[in-house]
Amino acid sequence: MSTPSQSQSYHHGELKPALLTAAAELLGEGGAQAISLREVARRAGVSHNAPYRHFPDRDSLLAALAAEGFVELAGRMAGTAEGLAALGQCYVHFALEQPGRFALMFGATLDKARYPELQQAAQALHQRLAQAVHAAAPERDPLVATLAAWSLVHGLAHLLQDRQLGERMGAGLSAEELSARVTALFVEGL
Amino acid sequence: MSTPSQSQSYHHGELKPALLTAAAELLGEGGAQAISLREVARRAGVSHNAPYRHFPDRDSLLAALAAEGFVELAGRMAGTAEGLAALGQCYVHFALEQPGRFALMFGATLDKARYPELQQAAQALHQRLAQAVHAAAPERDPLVATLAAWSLVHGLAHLLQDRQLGERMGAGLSAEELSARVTALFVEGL
DNA sequence: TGTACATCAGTGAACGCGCGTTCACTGATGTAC
DNA sequence: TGTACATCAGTGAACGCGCGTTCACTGATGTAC
Repeated sequence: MSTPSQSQSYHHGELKPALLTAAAELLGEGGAQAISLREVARRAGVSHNAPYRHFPDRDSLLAALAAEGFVELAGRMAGTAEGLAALGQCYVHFALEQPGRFALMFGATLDKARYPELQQAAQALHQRLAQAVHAAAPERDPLVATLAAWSLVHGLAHLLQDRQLGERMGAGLSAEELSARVTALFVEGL
Repeated sequence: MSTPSQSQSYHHGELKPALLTAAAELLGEGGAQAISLREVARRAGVSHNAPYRHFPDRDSLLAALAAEGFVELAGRMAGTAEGLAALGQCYVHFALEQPGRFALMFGATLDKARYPELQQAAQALHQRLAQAVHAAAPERDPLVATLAAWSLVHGLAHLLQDRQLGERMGAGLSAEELSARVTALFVEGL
């Protein structure tokens, strides 16, 4: 398959990214719970002990996955057209595309104080959102308005993830349509 | 402590509620993950095998805990004054008071198809919310408006649970004040 | 260009752990006669 | 009121499992001279 010179080598060469890829796979399949260092090692084709050369423990691997997620989402949101609707779409889309990662990023599993990169990444998200909110409603208290906007898209993402709720409340509309309509309603008010 | 006649008896007598209480304790301490049948049995002062007389497996116990939560929350919301603000407060308050249970209720852990009581309870919540939304904004599409309102309070609850985000965005306001202001902003529009 | 040696990235065996679940059991309870 | 018996709600030992982590190791790599 890949470079044959590497496949014969004792050293993997690209193990760290390979571990992250395998872990992301597991995250997609069964959430953070499904990630064990042993299974990650197995999927990377390496002894169960090798990951310890790259991550001091399991939580560090999870934190790295979460950080990746924040970077990815922040990147997408940075590249999105101005306007709350587009940002909301982007946020919801990410959450539905990678529910396990989304849960890991915002879940209580990780002690964020131990991984400052996570805080910083979340902060970047916050600022992007605050900027868009301020542009849309400059006369509003920015903190409250941003919190409201974030709550809206965050909750929407969550509820749409729950298939039961999604189906009952969705009325046959796609996630895109729903988030567009919900965002619009938020901007106009009830 | 309690009835001495029972403490001497071979039969516990009140084991099922005692198991639920112990499990709820664990849920509060470390989330659903922290709940093991063995620890629950330990706390109820009973052999690790006794729970199987009352719950066929671990998931059934979790489902019972979630159902309790839905009943509790629906009950509170039914007894709350009309008005979206009050309902939102109630919802957020519950989530902050019992974060583990809230996560269990809305998390992906449980296969809700297996436990129809959960669906029904969630439905009851939906209807209560829909009714309040309709009263506040009768001319709006009820599905979209309800989804928006639910998203708002659900997301708010989630974000406030995350201490990092809570502190950064809270600006020193209490959860009550924040949810009041966020709800008000939602009603008025951006 | 060659060699010695430090360092790095893997291996494989072993540890102790707690778990869910099953099994065969026993003491307590309730009910039919 | 008493007795036989079914049923229920516990017990305790045992199963097999996968896990995180530690240990002593070895092969590969890179660097100083």
